[in-house]
Amino acid sequence: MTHWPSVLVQTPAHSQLAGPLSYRSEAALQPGSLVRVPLGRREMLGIVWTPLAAAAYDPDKTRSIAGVLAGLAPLSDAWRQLVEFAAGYYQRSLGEVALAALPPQLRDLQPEQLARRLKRSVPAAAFQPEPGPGSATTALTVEQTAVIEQIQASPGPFLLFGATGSGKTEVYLRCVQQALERESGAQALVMVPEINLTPQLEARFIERFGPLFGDSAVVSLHSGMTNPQRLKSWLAAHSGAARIVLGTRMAVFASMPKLRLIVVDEEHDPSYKQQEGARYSARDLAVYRGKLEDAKVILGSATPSLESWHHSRPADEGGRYVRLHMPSRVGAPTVRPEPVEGLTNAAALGASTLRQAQDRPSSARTAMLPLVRRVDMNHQPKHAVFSPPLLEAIKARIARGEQSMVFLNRRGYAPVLHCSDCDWKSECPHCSAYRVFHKIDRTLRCHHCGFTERVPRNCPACGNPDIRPMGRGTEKLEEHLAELLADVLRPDGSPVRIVRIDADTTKLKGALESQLAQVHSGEVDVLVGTQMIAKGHDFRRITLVAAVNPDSALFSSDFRAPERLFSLLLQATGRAGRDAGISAGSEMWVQTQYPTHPLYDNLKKHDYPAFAAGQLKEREQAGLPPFSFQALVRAEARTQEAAQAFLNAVSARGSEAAAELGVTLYPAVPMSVQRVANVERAQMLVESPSRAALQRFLADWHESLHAVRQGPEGKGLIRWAVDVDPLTI
DNA sequence: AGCACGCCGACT
DNA sequence: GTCGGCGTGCTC
Repeated sequence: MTHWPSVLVQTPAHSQLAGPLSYRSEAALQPGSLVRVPLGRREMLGIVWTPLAAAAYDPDKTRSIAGVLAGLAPLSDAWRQLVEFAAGYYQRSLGEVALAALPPQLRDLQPEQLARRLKRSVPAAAFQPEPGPGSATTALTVEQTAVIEQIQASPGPFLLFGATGSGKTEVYLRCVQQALERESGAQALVMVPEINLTPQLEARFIERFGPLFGDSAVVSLHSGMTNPQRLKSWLAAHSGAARIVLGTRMAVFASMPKLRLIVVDEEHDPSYKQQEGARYSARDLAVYRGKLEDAKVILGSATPSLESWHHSRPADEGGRYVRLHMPSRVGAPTVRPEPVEGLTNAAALGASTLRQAQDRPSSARTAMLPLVRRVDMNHQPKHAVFSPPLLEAIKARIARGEQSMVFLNRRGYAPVLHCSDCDWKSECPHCSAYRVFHKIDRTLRCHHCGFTERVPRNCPACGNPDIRPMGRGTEKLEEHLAELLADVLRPDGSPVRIVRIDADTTKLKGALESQLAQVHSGEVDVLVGTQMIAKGHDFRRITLVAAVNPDSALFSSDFRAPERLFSLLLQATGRAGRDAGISAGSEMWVQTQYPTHPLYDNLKKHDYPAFAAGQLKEREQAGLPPFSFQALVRAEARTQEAAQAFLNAVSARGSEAAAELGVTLYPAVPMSVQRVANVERAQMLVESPSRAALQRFLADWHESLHAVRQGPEGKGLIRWAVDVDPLTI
């Protein structure tokens, strides 16, 4: 009997082949089966999708399926529903989302090759746990115990709001263990924001679960792996052999037949939002997937996203997540004294260090947490990069054999090179941005398009040899600090060692690991870097963290900038003094022109709830997320006019429907970096107080976008894309 | 997106 | 005379 299965293939978003394609097959194929199908001259991987009631395509033109990837269980209903949802919600074609969710190597594997592969990976005999004592587990704190009980007692989803060092990972481990032991074959998915964070997490999970389920029960899934590795992990997850999948945002689509728990660690991290192709939020999809598959979802953070925080307000106020709180750091409940306010000179340092020795009662929240010091830069020498008290504090750390960490969110030597005579600046010829001066290899590099040139000797415009770097990046900071500390010696009499860690020094594979190892071994006294050093890594011997110049985010046009700054700084405070023995003296320094700004005030108190309350109030008054829902339409064209003409045309076509649904269409504007690699970019904001209304509008509008693209207003347009729930606008 | 077909300039 | 530029158009 002839069947007419509909099949998804990887069709680009802009082609007319948006939906499933019809094929012919003599055998009945279950939805979710993987097949090879002909398309044009090529043969490609396809996924059998939901069958249509009637043949939707001319049977004469319908071609036969080329082969079936046998030996693989079909992708589950729940998996396909997740893909359907993601494609609909983020306005992308089903085929694009579905095929992108599979490991790339599966796409170019012939059925025979796959069969050979499956045969080779012998189904592991059911693992026999070691008899006797299980893996050594640490005792739980009262807070951890309470939180784990609450997670058992309620369906969730949960927002685990826990200070850095409060032992969130241990909670994840326990919850994973309970989920896996409660039901045979149950699986857990644990996501982290950065590839860099997966190895240490994997080690910890294997240490804990290896003895219980076998080392091969834990697999990773992220883009840093080779294609064969990814395929192997994916197959293990899909077959159920892997009980625990660790990964970055792509792992949210891992096929897991018996998923019972999803953990999203550092849920506030912007890297959970995909920034190209289908721009999905892995965190939001995780919550949706949990609901679909009846898996518990735990979102964890010390500084939750304001969206998640808002969703975890009390249920009687409309909250949908259960908020769990772990305010204390694990370790001896040493209580630190209230800090001295307004410290501006080095002499006060000694006094405050003494005071710290005397315990006096303090709120439980600030117990054990590093002291935050604000240095009022208005009262420091003009143009000082390191204020004298900060420099003294760093020197004091060096003298005691402790480490310091200094961060500045700008890599390179100087953000721009400038000619004092003719006002020439190091603009990128292809972008509307300045090229950054990198002194180390004497280059001007564009951080947007990558265009790189040797630094000219003389001003290219007027020939003046006096061209100077303006502003500073991590390279210059490192150089400057080396000068300031040139005459300082370590306790053993050797000179101070400074190491810089940023995207430039960690380009080579393994470089980050070796640099981190240097820090851990104690060879390094001062660590200079961008925000990448503030994230995740445990530096046990660092007792001072300094943000040299964080103020710019306070007045950014991006309404999420304060949220990101607060999160970054609080996370940075978490880097200091993770070693309980020395945490008593650890400090976070913030150099600022606005020491009384509420953001720094709340940071000093380690008071995220107060910060969040203030931000949410502002957002509510301004009608911003989470009190409204947004989407962006972005357009790229050779000229700015063409990009805007497209947006204006689609806006005109949508205005009536928008008005009916209560959706606001804003005017088309150039993007903040208007030109990148000689492509002009413009965008248009779409906003509604109702998520459903916005979704409805976008779904209906999609056709107009395609139509305008084909019409005269689409002339000169290179591409367009919709970004639902954008993180930066 | 690929990968075709298709119609005009500098090469063995 | 061909090799090859990338401009439109199609793929169940």
